[in-house]
Amino acid sequence: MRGRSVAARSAAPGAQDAPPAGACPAEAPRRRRNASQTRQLLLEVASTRFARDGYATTTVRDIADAAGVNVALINRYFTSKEGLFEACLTSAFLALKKETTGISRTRIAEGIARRVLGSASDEGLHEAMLLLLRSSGDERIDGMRRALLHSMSERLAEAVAGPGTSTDDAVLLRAQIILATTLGMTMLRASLSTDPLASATESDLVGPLDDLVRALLPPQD
Amino acid sequence: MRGRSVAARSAAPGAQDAPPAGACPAEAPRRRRNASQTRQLLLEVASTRFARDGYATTTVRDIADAAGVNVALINRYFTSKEGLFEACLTSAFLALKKETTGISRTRIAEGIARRVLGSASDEGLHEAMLLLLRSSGDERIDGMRRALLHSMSERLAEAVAGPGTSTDDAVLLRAQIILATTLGMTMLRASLSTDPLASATESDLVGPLDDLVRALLPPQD
DNA sequence: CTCGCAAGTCAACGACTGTTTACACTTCGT
DNA sequence: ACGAAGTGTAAACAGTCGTTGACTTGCGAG
Repeated sequence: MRGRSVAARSAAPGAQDAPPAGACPAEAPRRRRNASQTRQLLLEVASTRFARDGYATTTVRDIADAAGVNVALINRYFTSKEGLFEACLTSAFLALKKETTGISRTRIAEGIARRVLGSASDEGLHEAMLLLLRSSGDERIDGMRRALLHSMSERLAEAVAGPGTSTDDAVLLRAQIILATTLGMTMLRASLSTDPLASATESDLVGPLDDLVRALLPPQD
Repeated sequence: MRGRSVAARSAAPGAQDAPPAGACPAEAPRRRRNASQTRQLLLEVASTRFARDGYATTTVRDIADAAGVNVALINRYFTSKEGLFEACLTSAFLALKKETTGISRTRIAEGIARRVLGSASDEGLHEAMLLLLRSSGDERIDGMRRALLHSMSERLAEAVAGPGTSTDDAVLLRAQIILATTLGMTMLRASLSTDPLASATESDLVGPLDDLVRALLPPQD
């Protein structure tokens, strides 16, 4: 489970330092020592852990071990644990922002379902949603989360009301309720795995979700 | 803020051990040393902290200091930090169960609004909702949370479908989506305080919420 | 009044946290 | 090929965590 190409490096540090066969030079695209590559690996592993277990519960040693590198690299590349978390959040922001640009009215429910389910191709989006709910206690980082949530609800409102129209607070509130539903379902599935929500498929969800979106944000006439 | 009669005991330990005036014997109903009273105080303070900051972030010393007692009492009365958390969860369960018995179809939206807002008289319910979302990492405790969530969604479904009728998974799923909305809104208000949701009043919420409930769980004919 | 026991405090423990310093290895420009 | 810069490791730091045992204090029965 949890796949990815995380394996790599593997094994215990200190044992078998010399590969048995010729180091297969052309086949492995990854050099043994590559800063940006290691940084990216750390970022992915940390995002998964932070999303699953929360900020306080996750330890830097957990992350480093899961990535197969030394703990000190976290401070080297991200200054601190908080810096690492902020980097995770930033990358989650980018993923979510890219996904929420130009959403069409008719596919909102489907989009929510995919986020909630974390199905196949959109594993990252699901993780990003979870990350939004995790607080590090740092006020500045919480500001970022607040800002993204607000911008997401604005996009949602605009997707219904039309691009140019002014989005008054009443409409925005309803959009935020939809957002709250998305977050709530994500939590319920992820950390509680409450049935039947936990075992629902995408086709199970789009029906109810479409009713919900239609009721809260009726299409403009 | 946060009121309650928590003050008491107050001050720094070690200073001013004798009250200046005559100890007002009849006025203060609380004896200075009372186990069950201290236990209850600890429980209330801990619930507030756990709900607001989560399990891992909250330290036993924080709780003890806020209650004005020594840290060791937590282990004396609740065995461990996890024991204290479990006790908080249990009392939250009772409060929520009592509140969700015999809910009438027409007042669901209103009930949700009150839980989300944590308005005045129902401060405890709001806290209980937050507690449901906090994980201690302990598997048995997570089982309790799962069980309560499930029973709450069943009550919700029954409130609409009628007491005797069988609640199939499709209806239960929709009830859980409503529950997810409640939890999501609670989170959004509590930890992110996203406007306009954060500054919404009860009358702002009941409209949209009633639309939502009606759309997801249409009244039985 | 006095003495026993419950209620509460104190100080310390071992474990674990994030972080840093000093060191070893690989890679690449010249 | 050689040395400097870059990449990764190991060990230890200081601080905080939850927990524990011995101690002190105050209430209430006799």
